[in-house]
Amino acid sequence: MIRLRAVPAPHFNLEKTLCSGQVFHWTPYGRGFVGAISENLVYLEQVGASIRVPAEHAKLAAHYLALDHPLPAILQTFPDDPAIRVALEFGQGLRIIRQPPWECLATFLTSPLKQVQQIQAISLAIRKRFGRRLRCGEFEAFSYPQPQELAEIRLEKLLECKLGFRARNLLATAKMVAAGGVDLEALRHRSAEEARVMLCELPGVGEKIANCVLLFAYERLEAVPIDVWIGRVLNEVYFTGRAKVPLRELKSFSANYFGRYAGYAQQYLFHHWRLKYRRRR
DNA sequence: ATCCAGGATAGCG
DNA sequence: CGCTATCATGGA
Repeated sequence: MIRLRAVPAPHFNLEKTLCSGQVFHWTPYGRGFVGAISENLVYLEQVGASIRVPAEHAKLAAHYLALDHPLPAILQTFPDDPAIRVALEFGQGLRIIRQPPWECLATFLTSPLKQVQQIQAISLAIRKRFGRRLRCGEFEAFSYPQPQELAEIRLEKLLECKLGFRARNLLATAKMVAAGGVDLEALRHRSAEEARVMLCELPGVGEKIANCVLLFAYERLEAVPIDVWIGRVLNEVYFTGRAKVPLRELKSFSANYFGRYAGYAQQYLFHHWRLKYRRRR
């Protein structure tokens, strides 16, 4: 039986934070979610303006969920326009969390040309099949396999998790990281630009995935991953009527227009557009 | 059935 | 350079 402790969480929405396409393994359970933070089994539920979390992991969870981000101050730096206003209203309490770099990188390596729902299925399959089983009372979750562990897996076994052509990249990157080719912890102390270049040396990592990892794991809140949805928002809202805006123009616009926390603004736009316009096209 | 999905990359002109 | 075809799989 886990003893839950209430932790103050103002300006926070657990469901929006865990289900907005930045992290993919949290599973609805009871009134909350079960998952893992690194190798720790964690259950989370929201009650009003606080979250309930296993007492021994309260500090870990608060850091993971970025409850210390000054969210109102961050939101105030966004430009004031109709698209941002409606996205902020829609995504109230959404925070960009601090994921462990390896599992964030590995998960986004399985993301190209996949829907959020499928990325989630792949992530859970890899955890269940190759990760460590974490159990406490009624709660159960699986940790993400470490680079060394993943590097040992045969390609055919990995393919059973329905990765398709992404499996080769995940395996190759796991081997490089396991061999010390890129020190993911050391990237914390590099500039965003340097870290991006180093991440892009990994097989299967281009600028978009590198930006996802910078934003969702390394707290580089200015990094803007431009995927199909953000491309749509930018085209339809900020470049209305213009056909085929070059990607480099979208990038420079995002870096200049959305401000110091452009990555945060991007996530609100992403979440709003994906959910609101998914079914109508 | 046809098109699309939190893209990256080799190969082309 | 920039542009294009292609990659594996399941959802809409």
